[in-house]
This record gives sequence, structure tokens and C-alpha cells, in this order.
Amino acid sequence: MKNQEIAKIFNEMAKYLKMEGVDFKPFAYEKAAISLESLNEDVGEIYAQGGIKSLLEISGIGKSMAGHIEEYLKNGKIKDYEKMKKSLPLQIDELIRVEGVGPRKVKILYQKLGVKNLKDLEKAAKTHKITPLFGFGEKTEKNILQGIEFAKRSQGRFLISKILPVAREVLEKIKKFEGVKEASLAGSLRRGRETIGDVDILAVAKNVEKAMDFFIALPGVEKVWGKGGTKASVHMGDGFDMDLRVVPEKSFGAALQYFTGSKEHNVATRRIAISKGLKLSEYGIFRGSKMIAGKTEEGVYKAIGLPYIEPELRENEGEIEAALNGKLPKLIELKNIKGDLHCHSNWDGGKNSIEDMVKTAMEMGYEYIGISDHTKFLAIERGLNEEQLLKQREEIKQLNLKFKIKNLKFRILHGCETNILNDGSVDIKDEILEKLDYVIAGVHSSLKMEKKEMTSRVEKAMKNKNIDIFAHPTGRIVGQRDKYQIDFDKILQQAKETGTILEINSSSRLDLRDTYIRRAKNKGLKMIINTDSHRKDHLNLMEYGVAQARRGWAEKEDIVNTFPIEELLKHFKQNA
DNA sequence: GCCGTTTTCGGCCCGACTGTTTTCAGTCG
Repeated sequence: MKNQEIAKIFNEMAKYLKMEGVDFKPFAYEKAAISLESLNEDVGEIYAQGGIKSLLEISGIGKSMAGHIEEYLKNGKIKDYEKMKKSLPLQIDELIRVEGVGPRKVKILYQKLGVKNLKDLEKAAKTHKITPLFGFGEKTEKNILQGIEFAKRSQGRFLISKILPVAREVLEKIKKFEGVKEASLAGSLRRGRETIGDVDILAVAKNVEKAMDFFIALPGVEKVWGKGGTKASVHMGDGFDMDLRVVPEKSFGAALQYFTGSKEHNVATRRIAISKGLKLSEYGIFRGSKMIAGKTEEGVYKAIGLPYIEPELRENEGEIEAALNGKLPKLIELKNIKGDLHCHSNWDGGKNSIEDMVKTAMEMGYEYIGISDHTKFLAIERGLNEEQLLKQREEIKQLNLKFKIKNLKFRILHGCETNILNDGSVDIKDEILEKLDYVIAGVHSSLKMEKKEMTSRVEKAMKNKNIDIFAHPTGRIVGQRDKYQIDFDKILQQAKETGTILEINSSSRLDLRDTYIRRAKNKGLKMIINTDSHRKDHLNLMEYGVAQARRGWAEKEDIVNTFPIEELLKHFKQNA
């Protein structure tokens, strides 16, 4: 599918246009990109079927965009884009990732200082070349350096939701390849970590050579790093590396255990093996030279006196002790989820209608969905005001009625995502919030507030008896933004006292993150896993929130949207 | 650059904050 490739180019063209200070055009390019991204059919297919004319039917695609698409499909290039790159040859994406640096600043930095990439930018900032520039200053320079630090930390790692679908596709192909008996993902991807460096795949194959050749010739492979007797390594067009290791069948479990890691967990398990007079390696468990286990992971753990430990727990953060004492958690599973309560519709900045969102939720086997559009403070998301909320409530009421008539067991809940303002109040009147089924509140502005101030700001919001869920509690966005300053212990305490549910956000926020989830669980708090969907296909992100929850040792009972609706409602303040 | 019935031209994605200014541009959500 060329959809994503073209969308990426359109997004970049939008940035170039922004650099030039062009009005509105960038928005048109971004809109076209979103449209392509969320298209279910292959744009190449659409074009092949109906030519330019059918391209024009895609929303946000006009004459000019259709022309670009045609050009790309035919020549693999878009002339206008090539021209832009030539006139300003720099790494926009990289530079823009630095918080506080946007397209306009990038252009100035390039023209005045020749900054082309992150490295140039860092050098310029460190040698204090930025401060004297017109429109810049000391503070900007300092912020840039901080931004670079963050960008560096997250470099080379990819968000799990970007990688897992690609990795799964490859895995399926390998599994189906002739002579492949078994195959599995391993590494941090299998442990469900929020970011992934590279993908590890293990397989058992009759003909190692053939399996390797198949692997390195897969579509999406951009470069082959190498191919040996047991391992092949490639670079994918999506930007990450992927390894395939072919291991003997009798060692598959041991290898899987070893390559799943983490390193810390492996050190601990090997230590236990040693204490029992055994040797654990990626080839198996040995007593002297005799192999006593290794075909399956379960067998490996059993041989050292442990029950099976779920991959998400393998961080040597107490899972070994828990296993020894029979106290391992029974982790929540994706299939336990009965609904999603943080979903946006086209009433605000979302893409799909309430009905479309509902339909998708039903197809997923959910029992309920909660519509929680932004409220008025967030102008960019076209947040709803009091009046609009009431109007929306009417529409939801009608839809619910329709389901009842059709005798379908499904319910739409009506909520909203309010904004916690600087003083801890929210932007919708209480008498309106009271009427909704539930209310989400989140911090969306003044993120650089001081810790004490931010903490009491949120504490105050939690005390509001209409606010049921505190969304994305620490404000971080993976790879983009650090969490804001907040006293998390105090937030946990306040959540406990007020019965506020903490959200685990499945989108690129993945916030709460694993360690915080565990702290919340230990405190006996209830959480909810939501997707924060802005369009229907985002509803699928749920599994990443679940993975994060599993890493935080969460069980079904800790997560309120595993409950049937009647029980779920009991956890909201007004019904408690 | 896209879109459309209140418009085929003139609206679109706005408001707060920051850091820089001396009245505002750029960035962010």
C-alpha cells in the first residue's frame, strides 16, 4: 500500500509550506495526508480502477493532490516535493521534534547558521550562536538544548504500535513458509514495552538456509545487514531493524526465554539454575552435559522450579519472588475489555460520527462505548460548549433507543473530556456535567507549571464530584514529550480519597506508564484503559494499553472497563 | 489547496502561552 508513503510526503510538504509562511495550504496537505492514512483501500488500486476521477472522490483530495498521487504512483516521485527538498535541504522532521522549534524557526536557523539537522542545531546552541539571533534569546537556546536531550533519548526507538503490526505480518509469513515448524516474536516487543529498538523473531525451520533467504527477500526489507548460519539481519523501510534467528527445535523454548529477556530477568533465572546445580543457556537447561529441558518455555521455568512467567513481567522487578511464592498476578487480557470510554466523534475534532464509532465498537464485540468529546477550552479540537453537550446527549439518547428497539445489547454512554484549567476548575459548568453519564478531565494547557502548583491544580479537579476519570495522568507522550511535573504520590492519595479513576491511555501517550500502574494497583486504585480514539480505526489501539497494564501487573479487577455496564457505572462518583 | 448551497470566491484551525518584544510572532494543543 502506497497510502502511508504518500501521506508521509504530504505531511512533509505541509511542513515545507509552513516554513515558507504559506497560509492554509499546509492544512490542506495535512488533511489530505490524514485522509490517505485512514483510507481502507489501497490508493494505487483506486487509481487503477477509476483513474484521477476516483481519486477526486476521496475527501480532501482535489485536482492538485490527485495529480501528486498519480505522479507518485507512476514515477515514485513528486516533482514539487523534490523541488522543496532541494531548495531547503534539511531534516525537518528531526528538527521539528525538538520542542519549541517549529518550521519558521527551522528556516531562520538554516538561513542564518546553516543548521540542517539535530547535530548542527546542538552545535549552534552549545556555542551560543542562537541567542543573538533576532527573535531568539537566551531562554530559547536553553530550551532547544533541553529539547535535543529528549530527542536524543528517544532516538532509535519506535512506538510499539508502529512496529507490532509490521512485525506480526512478517511473523505470519514466516510461519506459513514451508518447513517452518514454529515461530515467535521475542525481545522487548514480546514483553510489550512501549518503545522498541529492533524486532527479534525466532523460528524453527527444516531448511535454515531457505528460511533465511525467504526472510531477507520479504517485501519491506530495504537493506540486508547480514546473513549467517543461524541469524539474518535486515533493515526495514519503516526505519527499524529486524533479526531472524533459526534455532533447533529442542532449544526453541530456551532460546525464546533467552531472547525475550529482559537481561535482568535472565540473569536472575540463570542464578536460580546455578543454585540448583543446573546450567541455563539459550540452548537449554543442562545438568552436567545432559539436557533436561529447552523445547518449551514452560519446561524451562519448570526445570528451575518456577511457574510460567508472562513476558510482560520479565523485568526482574519482583516477578521471580512472586513466582517462587505462588503470588504471580493473573494478568488482564485484551479479551477482558468490554468497552472504551475515551472516544471522540465528529462533534469535536474527531473524524467519524457517533454512529460509526458505535458500529466499530460493536464489531469488536464490546458491550458499550463512551463518547467523550473535547470541551470548549480546546478550540483547536472544536471543543463542545454546554449547549452542544446537551444537544449531543439528545442524539445519543435517540441512538440508544434505536438499539433497544432493535433489541441489541449495546449501550452508548455519554461523557466528555473537560479541561483542567490553571486554577483546578474545569471548563464546563457543574450543572451540565451532572447530567452526563461520566466525565473525564485532563490537563491540556500550561504544561510547564511548577510541581506544587500542578499537583494542587489536579487535586482540586479530582475533588469535583462530577469528575470520574483523570485522563492521561502524567501528560507524557512517548518519544515526543516528557511528563509534566506532578507529585504522583499525592495524586494517588487524592484518587483514593475521591474515588477518581486513573486512565491508562492506549494512544502514543501510554500514560499511565507501567511503573505508575503498578503503584496505583498497589494502592488499591481502580484504573480504566481507553484509546482516546479520534477516528474509528484508533479503537484498535486498545491492545497497547492492555500491554502497558500487563507490564504494570494489572489484573482484570483493577480495570473498570472489564466490568459489565451495571458494575462499571457503580464506579462513577454519582452512582457510588 | 479544498470545498460548497448562505458562497465557484472566500472561508478554512482557534486561543493561550512563551519569549521575545515594545506590540507580536511562533509554537503548541
